[in-house]
Amino acid sequence: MSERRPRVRVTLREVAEQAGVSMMTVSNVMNGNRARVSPGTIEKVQRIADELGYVPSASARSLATKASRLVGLLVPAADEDSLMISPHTMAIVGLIERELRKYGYHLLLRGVAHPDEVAEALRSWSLDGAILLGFLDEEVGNLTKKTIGAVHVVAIDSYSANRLTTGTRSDDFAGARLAARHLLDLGHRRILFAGPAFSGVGVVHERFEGFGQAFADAGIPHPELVETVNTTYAEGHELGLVLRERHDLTAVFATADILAVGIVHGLTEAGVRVPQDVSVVGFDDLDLCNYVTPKLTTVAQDITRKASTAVSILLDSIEKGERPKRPVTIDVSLVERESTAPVRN
Amino acid sequence: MSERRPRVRVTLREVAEQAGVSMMTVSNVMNGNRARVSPGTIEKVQRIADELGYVPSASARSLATKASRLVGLLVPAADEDSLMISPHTMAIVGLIERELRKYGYHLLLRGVAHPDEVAEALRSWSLDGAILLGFLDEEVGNLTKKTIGAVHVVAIDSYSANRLTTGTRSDDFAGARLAARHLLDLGHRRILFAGPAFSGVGVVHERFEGFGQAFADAGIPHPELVETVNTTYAEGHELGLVLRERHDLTAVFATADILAVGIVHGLTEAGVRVPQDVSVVGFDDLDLCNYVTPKLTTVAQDITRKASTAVSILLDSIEKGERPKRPVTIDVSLVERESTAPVRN
DNA sequence: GTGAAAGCGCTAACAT
DNA sequence: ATGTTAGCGCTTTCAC
Repeated sequence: MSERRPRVRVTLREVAEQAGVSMMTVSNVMNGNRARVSPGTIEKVQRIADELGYVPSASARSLATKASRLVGLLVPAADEDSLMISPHTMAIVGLIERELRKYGYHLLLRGVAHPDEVAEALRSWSLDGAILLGFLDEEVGNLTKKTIGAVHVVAIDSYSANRLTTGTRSDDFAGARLAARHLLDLGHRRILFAGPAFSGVGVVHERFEGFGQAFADAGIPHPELVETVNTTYAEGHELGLVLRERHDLTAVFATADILAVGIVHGLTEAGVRVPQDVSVVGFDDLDLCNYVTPKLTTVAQDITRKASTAVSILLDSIEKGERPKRPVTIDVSLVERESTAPVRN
Repeated sequence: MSERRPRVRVTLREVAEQAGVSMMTVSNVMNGNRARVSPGTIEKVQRIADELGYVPSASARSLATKASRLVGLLVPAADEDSLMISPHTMAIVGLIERELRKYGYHLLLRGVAHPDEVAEALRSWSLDGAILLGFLDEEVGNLTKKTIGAVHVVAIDSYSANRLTTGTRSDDFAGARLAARHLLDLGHRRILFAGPAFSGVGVVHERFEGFGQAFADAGIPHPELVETVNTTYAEGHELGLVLRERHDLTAVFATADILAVGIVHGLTEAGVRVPQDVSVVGFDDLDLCNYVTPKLTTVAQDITRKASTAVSILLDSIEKGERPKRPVTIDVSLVERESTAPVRN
């Protein structure tokens, strides 16, 4: 008379029937509500569940509880490109996954081609929360209560004033200031700022301001040496090739290591020696810095910290409804390697 | 008398009520079952849904249909580490996400610390499918119908005979053979194979066999020059430092670019010139190869192809129940750069 | 072309 | 300590 149980999926009901208890009891056991069930029953239910290979259905649970233990990681992505163009972004993705897993959350990784997709991505899976990585401040700023609904959101590297997305970022201002001061201390005066186009708010803007601040600190007039380039090796390389023809300079601060490495190589190919003729400082402290020649002096971001802090802000927000009023700034430091040297007389 | 609708979530029912039609009609409209609904109704329902900001609940749908349009990407991860240690792995993750999104699937990224977690990870979210990336052949081989249930699985870079996980991999044998032949053609004879420990099956084993094959092809006795090192820059560097003391060799084939770069640097620091004294060939063709000095000669894997093929195998399996009997092998090619040169007399 | 009923697997809120 | 009753939001029959 024993019913042939379906091979498809073991349900709570089946476990309950086999164990001769109610579904609720099994549910309580599975969820560790050990206070509500007698030790004997716990053991029995546990055993039967294991035997049957019971795995709870996340969708059913999520439908019933309106929570999912799912966090979305949203990354901008042109439709054609793979997402995560930068090594820096890639590294953070991995760190976030680990951190979330530690707390029993799962990660939904999602490339977002059009800003409108954010709302859909956020709500369709009833995400408990989401982390925005690498979006423009403007895009982050445009997020409203309406679009994100009940989802808790944290933005990484955003300077948007949006209260809904308060998150973490490195101290970009201090980092650039450190870099420029280092160069200034070495006697450099004609220093180029190389980075992507920027507006009045955002990571690059901060770095630009910090860069200028170092000059002000030293009471030195700020040379208006700026080159706008995308953050890629290729564009850096191209720039490096013509840099000496275009400007009379002795040092370069690039807003990213990749860019800096490209510049160094361009310079080298053009017959300009680094650091003897021109010093170069990057930003990020990718592994890459140690692999190139000369090893790159750079501003180190503590991405492990940045990622784990972002996650803990998010989880506090989800679980306790608390969140910092202001974004959390992660300290940076200068790592001196071989691409900088005193200016030549 | 108009009911205040909850701010929490717009449901199908609400849209139906507002539109004065049944839930089913709305459902049909939302799912593009346009044949079953009159044009006028379609337009009306669509408009109201947009106004209300309706977003379907993925959990509810998934619960009802037993499908989720969710694919898991499983990557091994020691509990302490971030996952995705290698740049190669990181790049593939991004490519897979893009490919899945193109077909309307979502990606659940999951680090797996203990093999047992695979089953749980696979089934709890009623994943339609999963991609295994970077697991040992042994772990892949151990997967049974019981543990993976109804989930379609594809393994990348696996040489396991497991029919349940048939996937894609680069032609590791041919790649190593290409590398060795290149070195042989340059006149090298004492060539070291540097890579991680391996058993009788798997990526590294294939590369080792391909390496040996090139010697056989040329009718040259195979020198038993092997060093076992983990695939990291640090271990490569360490090895490079002592290589010349330990072996009388003129060339090295490393099973990964990262490793090769470390070796080159170790060699250089020890006063051995690359490629004048020793030639080095890597494997993967990471961007990194172009950033180091000398630029690294290597075997290029077509990871874009590897990723997109893996996805299309998976989706065919999910949607049509068809899958290749044998793993799909992706062609590789040799990229000659600056780290190899003719052997010196 | 459209609707009503039933149920996917689970849990919250009450019973007992 | 354990069971019962109602849904969560959607889709799948099967009617009309």
